[in-house]
Amino acid sequence: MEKRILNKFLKDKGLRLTKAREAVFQRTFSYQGHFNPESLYLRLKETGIKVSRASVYRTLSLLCECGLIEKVRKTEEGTLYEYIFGHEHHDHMHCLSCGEIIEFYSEDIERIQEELCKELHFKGINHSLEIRGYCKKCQKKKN
Amino acid sequence: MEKRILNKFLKDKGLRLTKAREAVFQRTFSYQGHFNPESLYLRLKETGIKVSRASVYRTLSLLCECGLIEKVRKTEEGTLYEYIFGHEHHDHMHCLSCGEIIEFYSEDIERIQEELCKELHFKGINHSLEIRGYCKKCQKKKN
DNA sequence: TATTTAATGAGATTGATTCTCAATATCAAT
DNA sequence: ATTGATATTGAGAATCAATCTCATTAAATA
Repeated sequence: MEKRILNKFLKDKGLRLTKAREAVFQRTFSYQGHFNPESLYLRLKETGIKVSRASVYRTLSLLCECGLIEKVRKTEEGTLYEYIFGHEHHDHMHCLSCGEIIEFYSEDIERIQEELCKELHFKGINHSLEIRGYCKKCQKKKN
Repeated sequence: MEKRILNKFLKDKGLRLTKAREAVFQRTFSYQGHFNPESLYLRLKETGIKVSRASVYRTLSLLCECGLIEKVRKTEEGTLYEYIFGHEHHDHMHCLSCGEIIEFYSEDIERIQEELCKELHFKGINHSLEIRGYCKKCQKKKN
């Protein structure tokens, strides 16, 4: 399914489905959640697949364009991406101690945001909400 | 007031109030909203004040540490900061067309977040919510 | 298969940020 | 005000993610 989307996207733009693009695309599935380009590049390398960093970056841009993945945010370790196709929209809690990412979704927050946009005459396209703090485990560790 | 906070912070850490730090601190007030280190550096330069880029970066870190300013997010143009002392917490709408930043605050969203944290056993420290889309003006332009 | 042209990889480049270190400035004690 | 211990500075080097360059290679279609 995802493959078909990528294919159509490429064809429509007159682009080609190459070994490099295929490899990056596939390896993308090896992540549960967030990943950055460098990590993806290294995983490809480990597996013995030769794809240049440049191609990793270039392909990630394409995967964003066709809506399979999305930039989450920029960090000290580079831009974070995540797979979104087939995943419902969600927001994140980010543990400052162990780095864990907890996904959550709130109908109420979505609704209130829409109301706020209407109020302020803003046409909302998407949003990101990140709550930073400490996960259950790390709270215990401290005590 | 802010000056006193900075002073106390420095003294407590055995740091010194230098010309460079004073200058960066002061120039920080020339911004209404968001700013990045390079822009601050240039404004200082324009005014004829000689402070190195290194000192700008170093001082911004200190101002963050003592809670006068805060990192908003990383962008292509570098890290965005904003003054927070004396400003109530708020979130942002970000116009993808003209770049305008609209601040907003919602008691409801704050409350729901607290509830969510409790539910998920997460100790929330702070959060950022950004809604991306198009402001009133830019919506009109399109039509 | 041949032809056209998009895509690739290696390495250079850019841009933000941090680091290094010798020279300088601050501040507490005198 | 002077001194002395040491924090701070600035210039430029170093780092790191990301992008660009360009000669070579490889898709895709006729």
